[in-house]
Amino acid sequence: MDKESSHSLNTETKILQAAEKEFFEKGYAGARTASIAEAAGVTHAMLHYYFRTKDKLFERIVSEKINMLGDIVLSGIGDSELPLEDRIRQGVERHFDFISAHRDLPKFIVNEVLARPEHIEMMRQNARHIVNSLVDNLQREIDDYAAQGLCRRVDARMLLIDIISLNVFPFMAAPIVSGAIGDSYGSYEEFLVMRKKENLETILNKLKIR
Amino acid sequence: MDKESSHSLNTETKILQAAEKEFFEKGYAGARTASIAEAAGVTHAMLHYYFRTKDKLFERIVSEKINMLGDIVLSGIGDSELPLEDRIRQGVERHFDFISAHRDLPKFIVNEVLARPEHIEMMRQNARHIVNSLVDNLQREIDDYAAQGLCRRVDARMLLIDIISLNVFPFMAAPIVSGAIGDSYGSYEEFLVMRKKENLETILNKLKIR
DNA sequence: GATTTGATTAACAAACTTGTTAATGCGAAG
DNA sequence: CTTCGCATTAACAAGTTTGTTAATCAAATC
Repeated sequence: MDKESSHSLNTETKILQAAEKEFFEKGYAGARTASIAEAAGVTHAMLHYYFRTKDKLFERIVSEKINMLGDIVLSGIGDSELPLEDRIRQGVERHFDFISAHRDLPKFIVNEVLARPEHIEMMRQNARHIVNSLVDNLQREIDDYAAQGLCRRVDARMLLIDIISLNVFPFMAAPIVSGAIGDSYGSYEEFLVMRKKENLETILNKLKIR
Repeated sequence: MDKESSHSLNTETKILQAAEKEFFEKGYAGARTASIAEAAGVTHAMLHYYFRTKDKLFERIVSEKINMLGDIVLSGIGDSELPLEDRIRQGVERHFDFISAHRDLPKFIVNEVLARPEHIEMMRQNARHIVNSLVDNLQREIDDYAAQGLCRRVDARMLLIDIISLNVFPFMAAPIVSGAIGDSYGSYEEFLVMRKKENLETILNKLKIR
């Protein structure tokens, strides 16, 4: 049982939780403050009391999610003391698992965050240094391996985009993928397990680590 | 110069064009019928005169776009008389070029189509047979090659998802990708040219055609 | 026990959005 | 020339949505 089921939380938290759900499901334009208040089990005046406007409430959720993205990038390409192959494996798997644990996040980011220039700028400032150092680091290691003939010389930035592309898509397109694929692979969850392995293999194959 | 700039088209067409733009940019919930009418240069009563409701106008756009998807799947995995490698190459490139020519389509499909069960069903019925025969066909060919030791035995359905994932993502995430990558690869358009090659290579590498 | 302070409610108001309608224009058919 | 039918317009109506406010409640403080 949850430590706190939603009715025992304070009003502000209840509104935040309900708002996140509503904004994720319907987007900013489709979300209704009255609907959020109802889901939170409070009058809709409370929503304005705590957050003034729909917009400020939305911004609150957006900042929180943008910060989450920082985290995943950090844990992104695994522990730096591992050999390249293990590190890539760990990075890909962690990334896949993170998306899997937050399945509606990519859609939210693409739809609601990337559509607003201020938010893009926020994201960029939040992730720029982390991503840059991660890429530089990874590129150096790949180049080392490649110089010894142990792997192909691939562009680290491209590799990162490969990983994100492969991991994110099955979740964003879940409604079609799950239906179109259901009969061949059993349940969607079973498919995801296979897909995770598949993505890892695709990436390692591209590197051709020997 | 365009054969017909928008003011010379008939009212119905002008509304349809403005509606597509509005729905693509803002989604169903965010779109305003008055805004569509204004962009089309007609009174907003005309919109209701021709299409009755916002919903019916939206459905019109959605059907059109779902049909476009059928086309791309058809041209998807190239001419069947080509050898496997060339066929895959042609398929991947055509797919990439199609998405490139309709950059906002993936977002629209994910946000506005996949969010509605009726539309998912529409898409499925539209594409099911085409996709199935394409996959069966491709799988047979891959298995042939693999039996002769000419390539790895990969799952055709997974390969298809790989291709779509890799090709679609750079466009859906364009706002971050273009910014985060700009300095390393020149313009975003230059990046796309490289990305297309990269994706093809990733796919062919996975197949390891010899 | 009275008072103060923050939380909560119900009612309301303003703005916006979709959709309708009655009147008008205008070209083609008779 | 008139009439008929379709296209178009302006005005309006109903419903929805966000946000405010004045009154009330409850708990802590004096």
